[in-house]
Amino acid sequence: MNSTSTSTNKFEQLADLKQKSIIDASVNEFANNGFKNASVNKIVEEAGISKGSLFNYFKSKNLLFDHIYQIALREVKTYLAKVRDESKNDDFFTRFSKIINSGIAFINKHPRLAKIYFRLLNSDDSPHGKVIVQKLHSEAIRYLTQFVETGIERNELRSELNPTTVAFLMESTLNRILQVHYLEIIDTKSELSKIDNNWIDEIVDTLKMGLSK
Amino acid sequence: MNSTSTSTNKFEQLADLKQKSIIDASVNEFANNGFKNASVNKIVEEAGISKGSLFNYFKSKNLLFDHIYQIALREVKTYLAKVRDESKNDDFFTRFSKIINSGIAFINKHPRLAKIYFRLLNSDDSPHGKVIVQKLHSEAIRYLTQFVETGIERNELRSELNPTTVAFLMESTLNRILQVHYLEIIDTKSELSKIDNNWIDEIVDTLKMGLSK
DNA sequence: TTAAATAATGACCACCCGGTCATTATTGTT
DNA sequence: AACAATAATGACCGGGTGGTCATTATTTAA
Repeated sequence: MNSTSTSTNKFEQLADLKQKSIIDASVNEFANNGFKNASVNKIVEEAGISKGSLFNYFKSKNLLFDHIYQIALREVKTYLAKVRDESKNDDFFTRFSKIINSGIAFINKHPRLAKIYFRLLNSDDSPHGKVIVQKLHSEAIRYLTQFVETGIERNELRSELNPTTVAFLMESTLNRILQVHYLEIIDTKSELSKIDNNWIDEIVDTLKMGLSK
Repeated sequence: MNSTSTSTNKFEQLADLKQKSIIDASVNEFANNGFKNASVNKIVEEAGISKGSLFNYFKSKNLLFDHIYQIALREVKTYLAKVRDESKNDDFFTRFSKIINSGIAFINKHPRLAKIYFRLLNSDDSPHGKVIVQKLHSEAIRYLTQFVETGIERNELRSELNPTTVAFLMESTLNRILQVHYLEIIDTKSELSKIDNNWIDEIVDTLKMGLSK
């Protein structure tokens, strides 16, 4: 059996290669068209299986999508956990830079998953879309609030700061940077982007030093 | 004739009331379903006209959508121009607060247009979507860069700051605040939201003072 | 009042959708 | 080799799509 309930046991029992080709085709189609506009017919064609088989593995388009986006979220979380653990001994601002760079690396390595992720965040044509978005947002805030609290404890940040407010600012900035980078690499298919290390450092530094005289 | 080329002259020559009902129905349908999933059949039904007539006024669904989103953008720009002019004598941070509040007021007054606006920003199922998004982003940055430069000239901001970087930070924050507010009022149908004046002031103040000790 | 010009209509078109299920092909068991 | 169990198939279903156009209704002009 499977840990999730999105796919039937029949899908898990398939040969790995077949599973991969189905997932690959689905990721492609959902990434390029969102949920509603994605075509099951195109997926089965690209995967090289019959429609009846697909609906034997997944009871509906909805459940197929659930399976796919859970893959995307699992991958994102792996990245975030990794950067959190690997940057334990860095100061707050270095850590923040590393989080941003980790996000950029993720987009470079998994552009199609990133596409699904952003579609999930930003449109409501996906099943459970609203619920997922709110869960993601609050998880992100919680994740970042930890960093802020650690930073305050370590005397790297002003103690008067409201951690939630700072986390909100960080999340806004992170989100926008990744979105800009994502739009750029989706268009140009190149990993070169104006979002380079200098640009990131300048943003983080501006946040660090503040705007006022 | 008309200043834009999205609608035929036939649409402009219609009685105002008829025009309004068509626009109203279209705004509804596009706001609730995005471009591709919006149904022309539903629009003509709600507007109380025949399908043939609609395609006589607008040559395609594409051009109808163009007409609608241009209305949305025009309305947004009116708001932004108003707050820019009305806050000329305020200091930088007060102005930024006012911009945010103006955005919130817009969402409260025109939730359906806001929905179209966010859909435009965040999904690519609309015609010319990518181009529009990039134009909007650079326009926003330009608009905010003006504020920053004025702030530096008036000695309200540190002179070492890179205006574009600050504008980017402002735009990220503004965007996220409005998005959160938008999601809240869409769900609750109430104008009450955790995005109140205190919350906004705290965010602006954090940006102002910076994070470091 | 009548005829010509214009506007409105909705049945119809080809196409695509998600999902079903009787039929066929493959596999496993004796 | 023969049979049963299981897996794969794709024609088919009802329904929806954007768009068209011959027909009908309305307005305008003489």
